[in-house]
Amino acid sequence: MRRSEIRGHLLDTALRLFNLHGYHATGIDLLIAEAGVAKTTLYRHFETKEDLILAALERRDEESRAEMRIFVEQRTNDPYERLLATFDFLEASVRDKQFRGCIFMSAAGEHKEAVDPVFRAASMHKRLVLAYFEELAHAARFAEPKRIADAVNLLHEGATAIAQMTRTGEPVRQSKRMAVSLLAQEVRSSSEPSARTESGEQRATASNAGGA
Amino acid sequence: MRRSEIRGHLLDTALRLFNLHGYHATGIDLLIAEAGVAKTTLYRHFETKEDLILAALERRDEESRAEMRIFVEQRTNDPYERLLATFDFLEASVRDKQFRGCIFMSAAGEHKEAVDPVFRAASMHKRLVLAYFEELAHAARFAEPKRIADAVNLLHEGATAIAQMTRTGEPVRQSKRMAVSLLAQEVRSSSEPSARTESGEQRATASNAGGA
DNA sequence: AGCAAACGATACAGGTCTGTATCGATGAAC
DNA sequence: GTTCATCGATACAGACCTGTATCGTTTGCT
Repeated sequence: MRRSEIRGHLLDTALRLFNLHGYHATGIDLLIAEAGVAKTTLYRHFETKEDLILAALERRDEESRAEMRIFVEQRTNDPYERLLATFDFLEASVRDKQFRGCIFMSAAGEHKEAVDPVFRAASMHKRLVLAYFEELAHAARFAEPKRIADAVNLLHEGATAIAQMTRTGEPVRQSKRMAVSLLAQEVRSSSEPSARTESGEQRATASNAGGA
Repeated sequence: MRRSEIRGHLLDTALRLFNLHGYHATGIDLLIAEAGVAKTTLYRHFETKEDLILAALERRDEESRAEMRIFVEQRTNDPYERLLATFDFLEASVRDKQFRGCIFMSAAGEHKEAVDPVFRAASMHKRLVLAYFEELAHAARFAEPKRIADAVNLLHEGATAIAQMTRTGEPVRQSKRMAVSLLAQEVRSSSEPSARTESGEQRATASNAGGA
């Protein structure tokens, strides 16, 4: 292995073991054995184990969000369909045999204090994913893209949590059906704004679901 | 402290620390210091740390499901309202200052192998909660109580996961509004078709969804 | 009161953890 | 081919982990 690849290889190995066994349960000795490097090498790339965790989460954060973007954008050009396609991406992730739950939720679950850097990294990932949902909801011309994004996000998290226990893709498919049902009741401004008048009274039908 | 109370006190202390710091991060030494007992005493009540974890989860499982039952059944007699009241119970749990996420999800997140006794205990709790949802959905005369229970369960899990990051009750209120919206589209067989018109406004009070 | 079981306190065993120190080998750049 | 940072291997430090052994004291029960 080329030396320039070692850091990435360490992060990949770390992510695999964190996913399999968790963060506390994954020791440095196991990690270097699996990666096939010396302990000296590991600590030359990362000062502490926490630094390794943070770097691994950062890597996975960028990877997974980029993968989701590519998956969604290659599937369809329709913004509404793209919002639904995020569930298909999630289902593919969950159906992976190596799936053991969201590693960011696990990271937050093992580092529960809000000021913990690991917790903050996990929290940041969730915010960025939510921002992408909002971006899609906005492109799909939903009247309240933020609320739509929150709903999609909640369905994603619920499906992921349940799939972590059942180890099947069914909860994700169910969450997509729920999303379809919910989004069908939501107000969208038409793609030709000139054809419509002021979109003010459209809000009335949407306010059923959302009190706040 | 009376000797008959020691075991329960140990379990309560363990649950508090597991909730605060997680399972691996909670050491035996810290536990006995917090509980104010000797290490000998702990190991006289529980053979291993895993046994302690399993006993603690079992205790919390029974406690929390009993609490939910009491909360829900004292709030209303209408089965449909009871299904929605589970979200109010969840919101109360989440708004607790000590809330750090579902301890059963955390347990499964730190013991990821499906054959791990801790994972199985967490999984069992989730199945029992789901069974209660189905019981409520059946009483509410939904045509497909199993699917309704799955939907409610998914909303619960999603709200809990997001609340674990945001540390607010808002995701739970949102999930309740989503439940209201979804359940309104579901088919229910009427219990007394003639008397139904009189008790019709029970449905109206359901729109308190995001009230608190 | 007396007795057996459970308690607290503490020392300790054996393992594992993170992180460092040492040193010979390797490999890329010049 | 020489140089020098990086590598592998390994020993080690110091802390923490679970679990046990020992022993004097206390408690609950008869």
